[in-house]
This record gives sequence, C-alpha cells and structure tokens, in this order.
Amino acid sequence: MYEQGVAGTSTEDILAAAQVTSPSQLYHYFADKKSLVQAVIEYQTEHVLGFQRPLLQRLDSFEALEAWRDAIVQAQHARRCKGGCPIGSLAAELSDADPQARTRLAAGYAQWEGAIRDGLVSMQERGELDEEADADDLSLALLTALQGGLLMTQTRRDTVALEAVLNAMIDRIRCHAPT
Amino acid sequence: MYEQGVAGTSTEDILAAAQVTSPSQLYHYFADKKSLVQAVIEYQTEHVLGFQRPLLQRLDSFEALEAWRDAIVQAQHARRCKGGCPIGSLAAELSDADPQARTRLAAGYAQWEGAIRDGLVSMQERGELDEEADADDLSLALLTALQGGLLMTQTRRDTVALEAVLNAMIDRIRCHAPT
DNA sequence: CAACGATTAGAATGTCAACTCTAAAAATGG
DNA sequence: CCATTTTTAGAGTTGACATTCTAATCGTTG
Repeated sequence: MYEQGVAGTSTEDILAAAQVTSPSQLYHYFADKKSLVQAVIEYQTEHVLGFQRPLLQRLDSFEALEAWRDAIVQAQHARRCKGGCPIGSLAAELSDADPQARTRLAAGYAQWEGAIRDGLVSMQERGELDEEADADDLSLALLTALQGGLLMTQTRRDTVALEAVLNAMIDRIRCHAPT
Repeated sequence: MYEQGVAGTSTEDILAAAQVTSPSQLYHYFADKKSLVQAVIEYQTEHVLGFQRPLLQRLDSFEALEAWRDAIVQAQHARRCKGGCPIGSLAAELSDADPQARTRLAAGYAQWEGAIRDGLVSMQERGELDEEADADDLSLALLTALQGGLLMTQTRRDTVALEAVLNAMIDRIRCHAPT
C-alpha cells in the first residue's frame, strides 16, 4: 500500500505479500479491506515513530537537529526518492474519503509532532534554545514543512526541496538560539 | 478527481460531471483514462497558477506576502479544509505509479515555484528584500512548506499547521529584509 | 483419541469499472 | 441537398476485485 497506494493494492497483492494462499485467511483476521487499512495506518505510524523517536529524543543541540535532517534526507535517497512519507501518502489518499482513517492519521501526526516538541523542549532545558521560543508552534511547523518536503521529494525525485525547507526551518529555529 | 481521487473516480462519474450520456463521447476525445488524467493535471495546474499569479505578481512588500498567505488560508477555510492542494493531491497519488503524470506534475511545481521566485525577485528590486537573499532557495522552500501545510490542513481539518509553516517561512524571509 | 474451536483451502459470486462496437444522428462542405 | 466526416447513443464485452461459502485441516483440551 505504501508503494502502490491503498486503491492500487488488491486483496491478491496482500495475499502474495503475506505469503498466504487463501483470501479466507485475510477475512478471518480482518472484517474488510477498510479495517485492514486501519491496521496499516497504525503499523506505519509505529514504523515512522520508531525511526524518528531515537533521533528526536537526543535533541540536545543544533548539531542533533541537523543529524535528524540528514537522517531523513539519507532515508529518502536510500529509497531513490520514491514513496514519500508512509503517513503522508495515506493521509493524501484517505483524508477526504475515509473519516476513521483521517482521525487515526491526524492522531499519528499529533504523536509525531509531540515527539518533535519534546526534542525542542529538551533543547530549551539545556539552554540551547531560548525559553521564549514557542515549542508547540515550531514543532508543528517543522513537521508540516517535512511533510511538504517528502511530497516534493516523491514528485521531483530529488531531495533539493526537502533540504531547502528543513534548512529554512532549522535556520528559523536558530533565530531563537541564545548567545 | 480532486474530491475523490483519480482511482475513486469512475468513467460514469466523469460522464455525470460532464453532463454527457455515453462513454463513447469520452473515448472519442480521450484515448483512455490515463490521458484524461494527464489533461486533468494540466487543467489543475492552470487553475492553481491562475489563482496564484495575480497574488504573486504584485509581491512588492511583506504585506503583500502576508496577503498571499491569507488568501490561501482563506481558500482552505472556504472549502472547509477539504481537498488539499489540487496539484499536491494528484502528486501524492500518481508520482510513483505514473511516470508521465509525475513529469507533468513536477513541471507544474516548477512553474509555481517560478512564479513565487519572480515575486521575491521583484521585492528585491524594490529594496524590500536583501539582494543577497537566495530567491531560488526561498521560493522552493516556500512552495514546499505550502504543500505540507495544505496536506496537514486536509488531514487535521484546520489551518493551524498551514498558518504555522507559512508564518515561519515568511519570518525567515523577513530575516533577509533590509533596515 | 475424541470432540471442539480455530484456521485454512479454494472455488464461486456479484458487482463494478474500463473500454469497445455498431449504428444512428448531427454537422460540414461542395 | 447530397456526400462525407464528426459526434453521439447505448448496448455489450471483458476482466478484475472485494467478499463469501463450504468444506477440509489443524491444534488443543478433556
């Protein structure tokens, strides 16, 4: 579903990917495709946060913030700029069509945003960032910029736009740095 | 297709929207659905640029930049935060699946980016913006941030994230303002 | 080992979507 | 106004896809 989209993934594709022979297995564990998609959203949210949290939890300096940026850019290169964001791709396809999916995707974004905010707050606690900086606002803007960067990466097949937004946002955060 | 996605739009939906009774009409003017989609991409690109250009061509001040931001936020509210970006929605759905579509969408983004850059350059010419500011870089980052903002708007059903990125980017550009 | 629930096969069904075909109507133009 | 091309109707074909059904197998427990 990440590679071909939800609509572009048939039950047969799912069976093949799961190395399973009969659709009855699929329908034994999932009521229908929609509830399987819900599970996919949860799975991808875990996947993304599993990748992001280790990087965000040690946000103690601007170097760490740049390392986070580099890891993301690096990951896109590794998949040859295909695929975009696992959450963002689902969000674009499902937000308008499936209200339950939308709710779950919004929750995933909220978690992600929270992880970024925690990182920025820890930078504030260490004195790397001005106490007056609005961590809520900056984390939301950073995540949003990242979403745009990943979409542009997917369409342009290069990470130039992704690097441009992330650098712009990091520079903006740096405006709030002390000293 | 903007409302339901390309995959979610059937030939019958198209006939109904075009107030046409027979599929033979559709296939008289378009070879297949894929080439119709190509036409949709071109149509939406024109549509977006038609909305953006008037705002971007008179970018002579930060007030004008803020007016651009406000018009976008306003437009999202008008459609109750549904739909996202007409180009971005297609980009997310088609970039990986249809190489021709991807190329055309990337070209659409390039045009849009160019329009933003022209606006920033005109600000430089009027002395509102430092000559040393990298208009290429800023315009790409601004468009990318906007794409993320529109996607987040669609999923969150509010424009908070959109406003946060756009404000962040405008503030960053303001760092390059003289005086 | 018997009985029962959980799991799996695999064929089958019904729906819907993309596209085609034949022929009729409508426009065009000499 | 006739001939030719363009456009439209509308039924029909084909294939794919989500889902279901019956029955078989497997695992577990008394």
